[in-house]
Amino acid sequence: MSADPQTPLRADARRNRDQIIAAARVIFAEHGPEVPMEEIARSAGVGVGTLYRRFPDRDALVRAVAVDNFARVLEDARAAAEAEPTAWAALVRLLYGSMDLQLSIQLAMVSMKAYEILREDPVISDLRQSLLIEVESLVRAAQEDGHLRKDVGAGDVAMLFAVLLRRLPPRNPEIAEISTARCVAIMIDGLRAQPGTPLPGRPLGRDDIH
Amino acid sequence: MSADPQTPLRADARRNRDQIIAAARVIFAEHGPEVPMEEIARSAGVGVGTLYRRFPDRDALVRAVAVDNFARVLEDARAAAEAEPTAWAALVRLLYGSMDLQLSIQLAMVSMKAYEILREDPVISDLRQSLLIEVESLVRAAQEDGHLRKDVGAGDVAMLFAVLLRRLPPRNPEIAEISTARCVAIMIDGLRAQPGTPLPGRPLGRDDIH
Amino acid sequence: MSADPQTPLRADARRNRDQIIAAARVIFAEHGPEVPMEEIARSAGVGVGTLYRRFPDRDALVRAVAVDNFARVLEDARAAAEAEPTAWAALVRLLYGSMDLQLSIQLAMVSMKAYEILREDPVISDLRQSLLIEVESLVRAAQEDGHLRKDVGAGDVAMLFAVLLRRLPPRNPEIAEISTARCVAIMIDGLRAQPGTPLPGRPLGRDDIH
Amino acid sequence: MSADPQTPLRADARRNRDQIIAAARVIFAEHGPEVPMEEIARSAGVGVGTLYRRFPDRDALVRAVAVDNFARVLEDARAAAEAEPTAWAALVRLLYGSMDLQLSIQLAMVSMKAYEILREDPVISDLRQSLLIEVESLVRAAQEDGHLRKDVGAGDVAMLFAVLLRRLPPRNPEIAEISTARCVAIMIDGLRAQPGTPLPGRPLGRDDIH
DNA sequence: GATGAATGAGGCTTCATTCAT
DNA sequence: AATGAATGAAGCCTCATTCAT
Repeated sequence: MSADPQTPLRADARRNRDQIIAAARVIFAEHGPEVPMEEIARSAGVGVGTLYRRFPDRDALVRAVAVDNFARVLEDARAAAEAEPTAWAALVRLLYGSMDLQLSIQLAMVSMKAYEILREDPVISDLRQSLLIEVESLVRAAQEDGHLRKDVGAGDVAMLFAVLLRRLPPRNPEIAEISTARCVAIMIDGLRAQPGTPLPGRPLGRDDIH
Repeated sequence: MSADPQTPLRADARRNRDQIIAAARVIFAEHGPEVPMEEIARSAGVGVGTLYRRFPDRDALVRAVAVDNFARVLEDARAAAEAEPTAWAALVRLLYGSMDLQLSIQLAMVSMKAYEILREDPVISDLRQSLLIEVESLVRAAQEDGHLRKDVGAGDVAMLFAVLLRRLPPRNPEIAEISTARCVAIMIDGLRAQPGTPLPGRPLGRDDIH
Repeated sequence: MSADPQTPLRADARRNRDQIIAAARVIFAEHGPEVPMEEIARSAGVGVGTLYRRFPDRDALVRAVAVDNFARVLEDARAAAEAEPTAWAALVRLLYGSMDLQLSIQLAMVSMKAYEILREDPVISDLRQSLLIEVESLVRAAQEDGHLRKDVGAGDVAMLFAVLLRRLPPRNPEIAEISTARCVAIMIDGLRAQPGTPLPGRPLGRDDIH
Repeated sequence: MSADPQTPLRADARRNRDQIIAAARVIFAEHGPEVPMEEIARSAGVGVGTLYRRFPDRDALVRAVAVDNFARVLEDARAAAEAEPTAWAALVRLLYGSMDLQLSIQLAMVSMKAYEILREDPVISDLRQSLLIEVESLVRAAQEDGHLRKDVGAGDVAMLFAVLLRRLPPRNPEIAEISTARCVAIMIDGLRAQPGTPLPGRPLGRDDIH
């Protein structure tokens, strides 16, 4: 991300880099992406200088955390598609399963600032695109199965992901967990192919959501 | 003497206060609740000094904006309960109809900081409580009607509100609008009394969500 | 410079602004234009915030000091032209007399950074241009008088100014003063219309020196 | 043991040291003596660590570059004294000829910081002293010749050197060169033994200028 | 009361120097 | 011995809040 990809990092530098991203992920999730850089550094067990050597500024760090997370979600999506018997099951698993994983990326999208930072990044764009392609094929397959209602597109599903997985500010963690799970479940029922209200507008496709 | 909260403000002071809240609402919605105080003042057409005379610090302003908004939502809820033929219809209308109204209050809840500020406030608590009571009675009635699935509580519905109405960072506004409407519609279908997955956990009641 | 020229500053603000420029002039002269902003603020008797309210960043301050000084030199040049019986005398007086005055502007030109800052500034350009026009007419007149050697242009004279008036890093102040005066005197003798070496190159005009 | 200054450096260490000084000379000349150490190291093709092994801190490096340059000037002075037919010619050659040579040392003296660093250094003092002695004898001889005006001392001449050879911030290089040459020529005419203004103060001797 | 100036703490970032590999 | 990573002090600047006009 920040270093020349040609030159692989020295072992200790690599370790530090990873610690920093890990720490940032947790802290971003807990306190949003605007916590003082010093706090991130401290929590990663390094000096600010080290942090800045690895990531020239806050934006670079935010991007790196986001890339890291997007990549995980993509992996998850692929694993789900492969492991589950039906596309519908894969979607359901994704909606449930990514919750933990996405804690921080979603958080990273809560902030206007973070959003601005990420919107331009080409690496993020690529990951995003790959993820949407994956979701799109699941959506199509699940619709052919007859599990998923026909009037939704990959864009709709992605937006639901985004809406649902973005965390509320942290409250009682037990309740938070139950609540999220229940929201997801209700949403899944809403997605089922069965009689319901016709949806307004038109199905949103992969390209409708930027 | 005139600082006594009972004493109604002089007309011009009142006008200032309202201008400030109105301006803050817009700015909070657009740029989040952490914009410089000076910007808010400018956009309200007053000096910072005036802003601070009216609201001793940022927290007070955030609280005031939130109170203003909560009050509107409560009004909405009551109006819906009264005007709609069924409780279910009232809930649906609320889920749809509050979207505009809540733009800003939801935004105000996007930020960790804002959340911290509001969680302790007794006036907010009261409004919140009143709103939840209103929702609870709608939920019960809609369940008795047979419209609303039996396994949800007022807390679940409130969380759905919160999750859904929180805005994503601003993107293509047309798409944003369609998307939100569709998410809400899917959610409503998920709430319908009809065969679906059993929800995890237990119904969340009014008091479960703080 | 930094404030909207339309709105004249409030009396106290004006006073502060002047104090800041005065302090900066002295400090720039003593320690170069890269002293910590805090030091300048302290020495002007204000907080950093005030300094930054008046001058959005260091560059703005450097520019303001330079403008202030250029203006003085220009005044000096005009006063000399008017008061002295001959153009030659005016030039000589300028070379001597500006020494004190120019302490800081010259210093401001010692630093690469400062030079970069000033080179683009349109206000500085204007002042510069006015000054050069003034010098040019003195040069012409002094050459017609027969006092000044014919093979020099306004650009040459300006460069001599610049070279001579730039201060060396501060050493024994008494010696510094004597030394500068003597250098100037030698230079003046070099400029006299009398037999000497032909100068290399060609006379440098007003526009040759940027 | 090998840190003993007497012990000559190993060949590769020596090479490193020379590369560093050469690089520093160029960079100091181009960007002043305050460029980041890392930049100097990079441009010398070594790591910072190596730079610091050779020069314990920035001051040491500045001193080393200055010593290197002073030594060259001294050589120049001696060569000129020996090669030129008259002392006057030697002085003139020095004034002209050192321009190239001194580019960097002069630059190194532009900065207050550098000046502070050098003023105390005994090695520099020695070189300085040797140089002034050389100049002094040229001055005396040139005055006896009748070429050089009688009312100047070695200190005056040295100050003229210093004043003239210090470079202005880089501008159009062609003009810069012409301009410097012309300033020197004018100065030389000013130094000629011929009727002129009596100089203010008293001749500055070798010891007057620190 | 209103205004906008002043203050200074706090976050960001750079870079001289030290240290592990 | 060379390298480049890590450290942290120090400068820059912003902005919440207070205060003089």
